[in-house]
Amino acid sequence: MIDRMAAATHPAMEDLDLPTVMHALADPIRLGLVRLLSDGEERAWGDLDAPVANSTLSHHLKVLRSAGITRTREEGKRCFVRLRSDDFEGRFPGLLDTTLALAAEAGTGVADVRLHSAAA
Amino acid sequence: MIDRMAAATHPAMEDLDLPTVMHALADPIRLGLVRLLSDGEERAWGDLDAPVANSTLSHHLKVLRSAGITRTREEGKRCFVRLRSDDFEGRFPGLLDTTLALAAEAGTGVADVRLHSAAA
DNA sequence: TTCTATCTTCGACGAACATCGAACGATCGG
DNA sequence: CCGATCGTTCGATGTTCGTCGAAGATAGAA
Repeated sequence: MIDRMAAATHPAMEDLDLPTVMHALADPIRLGLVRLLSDGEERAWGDLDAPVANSTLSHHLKVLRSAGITRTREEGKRCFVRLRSDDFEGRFPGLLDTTLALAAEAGTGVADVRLHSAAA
Repeated sequence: MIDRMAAATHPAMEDLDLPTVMHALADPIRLGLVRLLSDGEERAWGDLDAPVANSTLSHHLKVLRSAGITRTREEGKRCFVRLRSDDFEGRFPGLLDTTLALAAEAGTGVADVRLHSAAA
């Protein structure tokens, strides 16, 4: 679980470059995740329903986190994810908002990521 | 040369999806090319000075073209490239402008693509 | 402690990618 | 014609990526 003692490693925004961020946003699943989180609310890891195995989902969340796009918080046995909007906006102004607007539309190749039954 | 008779193949904007576009923008060289073209002016292929072999440059330009980001025109023996801003803006509003603004800044991991000596 | 739920990491696989040099084809100038 | 120029395409190479299942690690419950 993310190495509970070191907490999920979040990069400093100034260490990120544009290609890295673009690459993180260049996958249907990851875009689906970003879209699901677009309201700024925090979501429980276990509530995420993506069409891939858990190990793959974990990988995608790591890529997003490594690109400064999301933040992960640990609480006991569970994890919670949300966008890192403020920090990100400071480093890459406009990019997240623009991407969210585009990902919100249909027919853009964004994967169908939703919440399991118990939508909060 | 792009098959002179069929002209460089440009995709219809409605056939493009977001992951494809993001992927095209997730490479330092391609971002450098986009930045060089950011003023909307047309550039001669042969004037492009990127830190890769010609065959690689050709590949990158094809990726950008396939993603609807650039347009290629052929004139006799030479080629000219420019951004496909209008079409692109219609399909992915704000994305190109936002990317251009970010790519214009230093320290964002964008490759140094410029013009050969004879800048036009 | 032992079991269970939760997420990460490992190891492996095929596919896709960036890169190069060489070969190709088309065009234009002698 | 012949040769030079221009850009694409081919073939090869090493890397990265997305994906999975299995194994690992942690925290809480029994």
